[in-house]
Amino acid sequence: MATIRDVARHAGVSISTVSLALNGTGPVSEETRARIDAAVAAVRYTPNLMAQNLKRGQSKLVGMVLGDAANPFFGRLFGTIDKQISGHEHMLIVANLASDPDRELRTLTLLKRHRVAGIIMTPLRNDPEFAAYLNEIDVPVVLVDQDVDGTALDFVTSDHHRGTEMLTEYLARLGHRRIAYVGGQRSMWVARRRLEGFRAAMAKADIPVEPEFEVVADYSADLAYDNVIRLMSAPRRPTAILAANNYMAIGALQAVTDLGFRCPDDVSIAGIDVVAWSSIVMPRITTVEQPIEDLARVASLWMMEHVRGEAVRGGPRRCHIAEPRLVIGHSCAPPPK
Amino acid sequence: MATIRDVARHAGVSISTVSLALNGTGPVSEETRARIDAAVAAVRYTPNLMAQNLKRGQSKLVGMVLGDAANPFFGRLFGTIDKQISGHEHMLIVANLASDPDRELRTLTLLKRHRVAGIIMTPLRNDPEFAAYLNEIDVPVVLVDQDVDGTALDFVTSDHHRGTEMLTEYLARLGHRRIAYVGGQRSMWVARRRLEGFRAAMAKADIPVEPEFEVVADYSADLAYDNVIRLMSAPRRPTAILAANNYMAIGALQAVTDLGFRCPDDVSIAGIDVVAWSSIVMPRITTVEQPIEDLARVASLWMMEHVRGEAVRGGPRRCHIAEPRLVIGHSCAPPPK
DNA sequence: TCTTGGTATCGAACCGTTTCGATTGGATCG
DNA sequence: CGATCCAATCGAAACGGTTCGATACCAAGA
Repeated sequence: MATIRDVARHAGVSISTVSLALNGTGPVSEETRARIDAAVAAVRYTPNLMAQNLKRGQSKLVGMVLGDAANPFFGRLFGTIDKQISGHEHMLIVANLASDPDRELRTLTLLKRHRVAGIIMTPLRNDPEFAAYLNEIDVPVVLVDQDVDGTALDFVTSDHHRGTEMLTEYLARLGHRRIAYVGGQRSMWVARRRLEGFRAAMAKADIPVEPEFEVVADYSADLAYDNVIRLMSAPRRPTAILAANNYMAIGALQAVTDLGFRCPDDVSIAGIDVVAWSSIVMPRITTVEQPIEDLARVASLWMMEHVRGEAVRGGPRRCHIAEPRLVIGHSCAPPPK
Repeated sequence: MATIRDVARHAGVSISTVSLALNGTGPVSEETRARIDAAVAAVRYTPNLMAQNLKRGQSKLVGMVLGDAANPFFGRLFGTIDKQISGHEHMLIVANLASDPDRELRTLTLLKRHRVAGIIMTPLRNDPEFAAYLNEIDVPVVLVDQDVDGTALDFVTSDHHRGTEMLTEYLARLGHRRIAYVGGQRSMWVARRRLEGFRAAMAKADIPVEPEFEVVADYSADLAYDNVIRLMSAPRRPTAILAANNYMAIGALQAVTDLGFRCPDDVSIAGIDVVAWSSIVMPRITTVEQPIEDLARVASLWMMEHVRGEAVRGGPRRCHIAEPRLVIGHSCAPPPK
């Protein structure tokens, strides 16, 4: 592949002149500039960004770590962030954790070796060892969706607490009192926040939480399915089910349908984050939507500030907490008498 | 950030010895190796991959160009490819075209500047100018899903022709004769193949194709919605609708539902590529599934062969055409009497 | 005529690595 | 005991760029 040297030879000028001309970083006569442009075209020169970055001591690469690429939530998040970042020369180098927290550290180290200018990530782990690693990393990091306790990194999320609260309030207003909650692993920050929102709303509505109605299904459709089969087969069964993510909502819907119940006539179902293009299908599931575009916009904005050196690392922590939006579908109704 | 020089100084050896030791590429005494390891830990050394790549004249970066990151098809494709590629040191640098063909050339050029070792892409454009560009690019390319006429690049896809054929045969077997086809832009390779499969199956079943039943909806749910509203409002309406992708299938389902028809009692709906996690929802749409994991596996395998220099560019063209799988749901039934 | 100053161009050092061709010192061998 | 050989280590030259401090030239001012 052609190098700057080839261009220089072909144009009959020195290497430095070519560099000066191409970057517009020094005075070059009109005539020389024309000869250089011609040479560039003739030898098909494409500047080597690795060499440029090495010399300049900076990088045009931004790392992005996704919790689970197969989940449409992450697809839309990535798409929007990419639109903002992949501008002039910057590009995104993306890694997928596939929901496996063990890959997290290795992935971050690999990104460091690639000398990325910054990292946007949706973390899975939330433990002191991981927090310590993040505190020592010398690359700007913006966390999205989930927090890591004990760090002071920029953080963009939606109000998960408020999200389940809104859905719970809605179900309570419809008259439900036996509301089951299908949640994620308690060790995850987001799962805890969502559970707390549920409990807060239940308390406010003065409904006692029944412990057997609070189940953990690890954000998996299959586990949610099994749990809901169990819940709905018990003599005293819930009249409404609140699932803490899209997969579990669909698993729950599948379970009640397979048992011969109709939704919403026999049982109401609501879910967090059931993204638009699946909720078109019947029955449209009542959900709270995270404003993904908004999250992505703020995350990439802050990242670019870091990359351009405008934001200081170690300054006060920046948090952006977006308000989720209640989208009422056809999956909820007053409880059967 | 610490460089190899810092390690050398700290360990009291020369730079070359450190390099030799770290890469295991020369004899180093046990004792020196220990001192170097200690130094690496002490100064927190992380090798600079940009510098390594520059020197070695290779790159650990593989480019990936996605047609539309928000579509779960691409999310799963990316996730699986990432799992195969992101091995030891390789990583994926991903760009999203957001269905905009104008970004395609610019994106490829940017990847070239980053000196990626190869590019896996799902192309949007399919015209001579684009083919010419691809023929001149000096980076190994593997095409996925869609072909570009006039190139001889490695190509991995599923049998789109066979896919619509299977669905059409299935509808014909159920007794349908008024089958509407909602397809994508004819300029796209995949859209043409799918349309041909439909026509072939219709001919084989000896059903005349009615031109007004072949509509174009650009792979968009909204356009499909509008078209199906029109089709189903006409005096002579189809008894079955075949949608050529997931978005359009959902748009079609939405349209018939909004008009008060029931699916499958009043009208059958089948769609290509309605991915698993949305098809759980009721009614489960009958579909042909692309074996995404298989496509991803072959694509990354071939790419790694190129990266490792095992595959020759300019050799005979390699094609992998996977068989789609018919998944029968609850959205199709014999036509009303 | 001798500075001064600005414009266009160039040479060389450097970014962080790898790698090739020395150099050194001890062990082995005839 | 001198010639060989091998293991361990090092110095220096790249890789493809950027950038700083020359240098050469020419016009303007004293």
